[in-house]
Amino acid sequence: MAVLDPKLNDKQREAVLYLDGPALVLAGAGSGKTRVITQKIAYLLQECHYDAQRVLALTFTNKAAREMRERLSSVLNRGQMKGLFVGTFHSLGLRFLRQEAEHAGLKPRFSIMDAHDSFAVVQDLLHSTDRGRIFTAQQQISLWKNALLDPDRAAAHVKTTAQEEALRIFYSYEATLRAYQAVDFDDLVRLPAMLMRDDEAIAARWQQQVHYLLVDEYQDTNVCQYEWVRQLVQPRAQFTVVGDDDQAIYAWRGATVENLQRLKEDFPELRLIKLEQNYRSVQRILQAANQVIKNNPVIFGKSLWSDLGYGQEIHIEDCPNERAEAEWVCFELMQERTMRQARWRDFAVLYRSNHQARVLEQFLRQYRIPYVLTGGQSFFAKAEIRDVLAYLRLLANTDDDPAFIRALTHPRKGVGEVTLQRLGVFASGQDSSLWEALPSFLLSTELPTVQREALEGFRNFILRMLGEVECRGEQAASFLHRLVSAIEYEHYLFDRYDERPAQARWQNVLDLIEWLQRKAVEDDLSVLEIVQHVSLVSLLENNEGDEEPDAVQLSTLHAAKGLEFPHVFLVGVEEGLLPHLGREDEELPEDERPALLVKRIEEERRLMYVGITRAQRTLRLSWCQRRRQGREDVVRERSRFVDEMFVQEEGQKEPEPAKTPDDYLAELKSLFD
DNA sequence: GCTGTCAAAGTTTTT
DNA sequence: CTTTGACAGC
Repeated sequence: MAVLDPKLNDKQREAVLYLDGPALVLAGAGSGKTRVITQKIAYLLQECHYDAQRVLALTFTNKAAREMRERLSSVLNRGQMKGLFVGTFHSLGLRFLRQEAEHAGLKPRFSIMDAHDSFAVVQDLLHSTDRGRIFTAQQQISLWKNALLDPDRAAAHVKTTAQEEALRIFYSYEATLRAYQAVDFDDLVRLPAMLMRDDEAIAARWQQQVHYLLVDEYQDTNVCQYEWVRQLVQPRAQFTVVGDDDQAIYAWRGATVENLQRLKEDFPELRLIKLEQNYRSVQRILQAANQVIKNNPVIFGKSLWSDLGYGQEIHIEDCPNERAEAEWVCFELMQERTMRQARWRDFAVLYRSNHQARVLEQFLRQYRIPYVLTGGQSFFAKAEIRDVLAYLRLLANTDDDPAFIRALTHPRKGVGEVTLQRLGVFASGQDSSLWEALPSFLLSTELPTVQREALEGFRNFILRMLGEVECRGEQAASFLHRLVSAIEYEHYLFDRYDERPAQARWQNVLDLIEWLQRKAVEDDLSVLEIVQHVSLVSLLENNEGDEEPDAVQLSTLHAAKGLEFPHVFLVGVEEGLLPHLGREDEELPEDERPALLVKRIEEERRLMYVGITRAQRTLRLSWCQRRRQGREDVVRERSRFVDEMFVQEEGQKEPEPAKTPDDYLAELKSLFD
């Protein structure tokens, strides 16, 4: 068998070859899970002659999908991979809804509302500017949707006044999206799941397409995603899900580890395969990880082991403040790189929340250490990008009121709050979108000349663009350039911002055009067809051709899942940050609070576990005694997880470590101290 | 009525 | 540093 990697261990091999029914692969950190999935896909296609179009692999992040495709392309040739779907739940959902739009009550060119957009919708419905309130309501609605609850069902779960408020606008939120001919991120999974559940013909059509399904990071699925998976694999029940309950870190967005148990109930013949050999980390690191995770309740017992040397001591640095911490990281990086003759890319600095990256960046720049920031704010969240995209969204779907408003007001055209308000009232009286209502609004309403002309001009401009927008391929770029120059966007940017920021923003717009153009040529799509994808992707992740620069990786713990690095810094290991314990729900009944707190801590502990297990050879932790929070310095304590790491159990003695190169290096290093 | 200026605030994690 | 909201000037 040419295809099968001889390096697979027995368990991995079993996971790859098992095709007699559904399989759950419990893959501990670093146990070669990605290899198993890619090998299995290769095996299905090459040896079992599955039609590539009938094999689907689902991931949670674009990054994971990309990585899997890359790994696959080293085993399979282009032809073999043709038609194979490797992508996120959301991108499959988009594909599904495109095809079934009609059945979902959507036109083919429906819009996708990202978090920003739906925030604005909620803000509108709440008649509030209190960001906290809006955020809470939006999040709550999202949780309900992910749990497959409609407003009626959700009502039974309401406990706090915040939830009451969310429920109040839940109906109208849904109605508003439908009126815009738009779906939000949650709908991309929820609507397919519901359509398949409720419509036999649709279900049959898709089930026919799925002869084998693989799901990565299964522990992070939510109720919707599970329901959809369950529908997709009927009636064959030919699938493999891979996951690790100790790495479930997305409960806050509706993921439930219970999906692991449900799987066993729904598919009693489920084959359980545990991968327990870790190929990533030295024993000392693995041991620390195990010590920490031991404090969580066990679902499936796993005991990870590795036969890679014992490793060097895990260092804990306590720093006076976050600037000192960042500086310490820089010193260590410079020193270690020289000592070990390592590359920058062998190092990662991991942290709990994005804002921690700020100080780090500042110091890394100061010391001229190259770095790359993974995750963080999406390229597509930038104001200038959203402005340009608003035009494209409006051209794709003229019912998209948020896009209409944004396009009309960025850049400003002399139409402001009041006129917009009047148009809005007029449109809702007619039960139509702003665009649709515009002509009769202009006919029937008294307006100052400036506003009237501005609206007419805008309408004519959009009409003209609608005539040209169908261009595809090569023409895309010239169309886009015409668009941005017609709205004088460059001028607008340089008017609004200082020279340098304006230049940067304009460059972003040019990058966007180039990106759209490339997409248009590669996939032979019209610009409008690409617009839907845009909110699901981030530009950074699409530089597939670019080779990674040699740079230190900065990443949140969440974004680091699935990655590994020879040397890891885990910074900000403090109470309040890791574990992060946001505000308490003041309103929750007294008796429910402690249980919730425990759950939260457990998830934070898994996050710590994920962080520790990213490290292959060395791990360094740091924490700050004081940290600037907002405008005040606050005193911090070392994280409880640090204590958990080093607790020695009664009677357990330090294992006799075999010396590794790292140990020798450490000794050598101590001579210099 | 619209728009630009100024001050204040700041989402834990992501599709 | 960036984005948002309030306010004053055109």
